[in-house]
Amino acid sequence: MAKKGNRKVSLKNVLYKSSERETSQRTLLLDIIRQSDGHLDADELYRLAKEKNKNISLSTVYRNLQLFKKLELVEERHFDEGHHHYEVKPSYEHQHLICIECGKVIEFVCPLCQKLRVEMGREYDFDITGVEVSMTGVCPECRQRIGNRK
Amino acid sequence: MAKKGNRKVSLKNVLYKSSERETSQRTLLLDIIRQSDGHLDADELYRLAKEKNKNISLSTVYRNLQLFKKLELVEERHFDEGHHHYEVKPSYEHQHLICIECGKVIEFVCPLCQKLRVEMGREYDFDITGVEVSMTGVCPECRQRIGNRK
DNA sequence: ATGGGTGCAAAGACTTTGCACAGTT
DNA sequence: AACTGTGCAAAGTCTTTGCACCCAT
Repeated sequence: MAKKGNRKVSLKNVLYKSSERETSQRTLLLDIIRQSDGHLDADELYRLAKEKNKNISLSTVYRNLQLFKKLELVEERHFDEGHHHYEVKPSYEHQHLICIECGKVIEFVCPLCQKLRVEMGREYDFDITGVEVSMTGVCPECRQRIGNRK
Repeated sequence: MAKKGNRKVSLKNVLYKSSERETSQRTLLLDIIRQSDGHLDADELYRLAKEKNKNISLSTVYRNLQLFKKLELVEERHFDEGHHHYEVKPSYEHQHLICIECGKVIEFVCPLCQKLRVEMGREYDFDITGVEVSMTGVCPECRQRIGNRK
């Protein structure tokens, strides 16, 4: 799968426009999120960030995830665990398929979901602000590895 | 919207088959979940249960929600908040549309989602175990109430 | 210099767990 | 009688907040 062709927004510009300050922590955190395959949770991000800046604190991670979310630089995703995952605001809307055995996450685009969005908005007279689809299942590798159940 | 025509499984039978005991707490909790409009979270369930049994404990609520989930009597849903919601295992698969202003939850059936399930399972060679769609938006009442934003 | 941002520690929200006793089978 | 389920309190996980100091503007 090719790397995503994100045309990155400049963090500096976004922060400037919102009168937020550019700090080394913010730069670092967003870089990590952008370079990752996405779907990081706060703790993973914290661990990765500490490799570059051992003083960074978990609060800073949480605070900036909230900030990035507000600035629409990242999106928060809710898989079926007790915590959240974050990914760069995608240039295209997409959904997730998660392997319940190994945790692998596959992104897919979903034209049907667009259709659904319009249909539901019309049917219930809602202003739809978001559609989140989480499919879970067992990937071919895990199915093979497990083999003899059921 | 008419009341759901659930053909209820007998709690007694399900428990008996799994060698679990029938207690007054379990009966009460499942009754409440079944009589509610669904989408209760643990705390709401706890509060409602206390009206009938003031000694019931929150741990019992959590423990039995896990049990009901395991026995497939209820389903856990993950809206975009920091906690879970529970509803009776529906006789038909459906999805949710949530108003971000007032929290209202609307259920809808989604034939497209079935189609999606089959498509994705085939495309990625996954055994799909679940599809969860959460749409968020603003309901007509809230839109009117808020009126002058944007 | 000013005021927002950070690190640290403490508190909060939600959930799970250990233990002694109560209630089902 | 045996043993699971419950209530209580404590602990656990994930996230937020208060405060003093630091640093970008």
